[in-house]
Amino acid sequence: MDPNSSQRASVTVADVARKAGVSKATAARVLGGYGTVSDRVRDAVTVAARALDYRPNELARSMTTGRSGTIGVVVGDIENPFFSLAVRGITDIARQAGFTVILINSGEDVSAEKAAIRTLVAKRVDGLIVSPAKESDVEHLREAARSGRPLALLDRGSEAFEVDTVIADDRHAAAGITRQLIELGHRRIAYITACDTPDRVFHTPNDINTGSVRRRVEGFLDTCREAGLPAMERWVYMGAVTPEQTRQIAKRMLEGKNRPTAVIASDSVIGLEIFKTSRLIGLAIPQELSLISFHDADWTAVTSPPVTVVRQPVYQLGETAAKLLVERLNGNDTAPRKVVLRTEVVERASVARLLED
Amino acid sequence: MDPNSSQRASVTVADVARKAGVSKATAARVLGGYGTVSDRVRDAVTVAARALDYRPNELARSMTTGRSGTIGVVVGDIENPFFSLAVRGITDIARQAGFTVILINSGEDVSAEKAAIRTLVAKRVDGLIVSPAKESDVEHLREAARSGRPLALLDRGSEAFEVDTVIADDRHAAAGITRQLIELGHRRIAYITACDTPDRVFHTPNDINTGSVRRRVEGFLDTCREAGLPAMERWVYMGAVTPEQTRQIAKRMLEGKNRPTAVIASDSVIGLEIFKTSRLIGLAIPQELSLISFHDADWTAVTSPPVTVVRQPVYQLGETAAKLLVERLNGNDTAPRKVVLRTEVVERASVARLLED
DNA sequence: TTGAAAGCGTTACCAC
DNA sequence: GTGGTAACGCTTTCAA
Repeated sequence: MDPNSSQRASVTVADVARKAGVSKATAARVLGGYGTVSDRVRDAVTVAARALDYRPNELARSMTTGRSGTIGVVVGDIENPFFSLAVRGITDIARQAGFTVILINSGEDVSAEKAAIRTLVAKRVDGLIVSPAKESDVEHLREAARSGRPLALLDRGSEAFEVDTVIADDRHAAAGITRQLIELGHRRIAYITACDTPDRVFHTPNDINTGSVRRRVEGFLDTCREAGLPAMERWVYMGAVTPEQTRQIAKRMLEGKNRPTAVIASDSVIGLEIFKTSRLIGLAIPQELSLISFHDADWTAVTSPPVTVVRQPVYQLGETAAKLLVERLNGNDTAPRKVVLRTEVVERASVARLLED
Repeated sequence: MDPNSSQRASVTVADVARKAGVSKATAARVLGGYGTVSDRVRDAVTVAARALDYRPNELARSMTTGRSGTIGVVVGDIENPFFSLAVRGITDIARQAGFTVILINSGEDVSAEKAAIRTLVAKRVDGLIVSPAKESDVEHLREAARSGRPLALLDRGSEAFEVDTVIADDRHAAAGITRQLIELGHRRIAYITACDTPDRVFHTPNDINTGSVRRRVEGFLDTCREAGLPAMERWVYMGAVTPEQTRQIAKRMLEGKNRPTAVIASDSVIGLEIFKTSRLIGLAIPQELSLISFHDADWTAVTSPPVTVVRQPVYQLGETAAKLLVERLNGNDTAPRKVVLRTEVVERASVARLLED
């Protein structure tokens, strides 16, 4: 009815041009901030635009320029503090570089990840940051990369896939804490992760599709082997996907008579459940059970005892991935780079020498 | 050079149509899944599309349809577990309804929030979910809403602003825990929040721009007044924005000779720092200091003692906001709804009766 | 059921 | 400097 008050249809450059008494092309120049215009005209257009409350349509702009000013990010689970911190790093850098972030959760599910990437590509994001659910299944990523859209991998690389990648030195970190536990006399050391196999039994590191976790388990097993502890495969517990599942696994694991004397938790969400469970069943940390967790989550410092953790530079992980991507977006066309960020063990009080067995 | 291998330019409906030997319109019909086509033609087009590896351009699609299939979300800080959980709720519902989420951090800064909304509107999101940094400063939100884009407010309403809103019963929750503390004999009760004023001194609840926090402080002060504790305004501590700042405030607060005997932390990030600080300066919880925190963060259950908290239905907060928005997007045109979700006090062991003073 | 052509709101090229 | 106009890739009348 009243096209003035209920401004359903948004005002366009054409409207502004008409009001300012110039051509569409000229109005577009000042509104888009490109080309050259006289000061007089610039002012006229600016005034008209303000009067009409002109808002550029980025969609149309993207259509013609081919760039959307958007970075697509696919992570496993934004609820996990690891990812929310990494995403914070990504968005900070992205915004700084003038990009908007579209975020999609994969729920660590490959088919969801594929759908997410299809959506993102359809929306014509300028680049992608992905933490692949399975590093063995990256054909969709290859394809996205081949389509000319820069791609950066976060936290999980793929050795057979040459793209910009930012990971932590997981293998080294795992080896380090494993060695430490062994030196303290531990022999029955468990590693527990959310990763899973169809039969929920761990056979070889190749069973593990999540790059970062596979590297950690390799570090764990290799170190055990070097120390003369063979066949530690049976101490790798899988399927700790939800807190509930983790609790069940932890209970079974810790209540058995041949229970581990030390546990390595693959992330802080798992670490928390191990901590809760050990308390629940009355297993004293660190006297009866040593615990080391990956990810220096905030709570790990305030428990009694505080938990020894592998501190990963999570924010920087995200930051770096975004930086690499932005460089590509700005035309950098060099060979793919693999960045490995250093971790650090934060010694607290959840680890103790094994007294006797 | 070789337009076949390096498929820079993406394949369009026109390409598919040509290959299938039909018109652009027909190809578009089967590719877009609308209108009616014969089975023969449908197959031909489908085959051609697959052969060419056609990927729809959502941008172009949005241009003509006017809808982008996108929801814009603006939160204070994705790093805060409160928001990451709420965002999880939003994205789950959004994906289920076929929408993608664009996420922007405001850093609790109004001007950043304004910029975010401008960006989102420019990208022609179909709807917006915002947790406004300042509820007094919502003109940009009003405007976004007026432009015909549905808007839902998350966790922070604005009483003078009629839009779909989802909040928790913060006032009631704050009143409840305050009453409980008073009944336990506490008189010097502190409330500590990230909200801030220019002079960092609290005068009246109107100083507080964050809706949820203002309601809590009102509940706190009202209850104190009713209980015959006047002028409790001086026990409201502001400016706990970063963990570092919080630590400083906590130290000053807890080391003074007239220190509080009970502290209410406005969120779990603050609660954690209070906990750390009290331990650092050797103040026993709950014997020497009672602590109640808003937000049932995972760590609160595992400290010694575990922390009594106000459990907010955070995931549902996000979920509900998304649901309201999706309904609007599907044409619901009824009056704005204000949903208030119930909180619940989880009694743990960080609160004790005040022995003597 | 199919095709031709007119948009959608920009940018970008090319004359003037 | 400025204006006309052709893209961009899709949807959507309107005829045939």
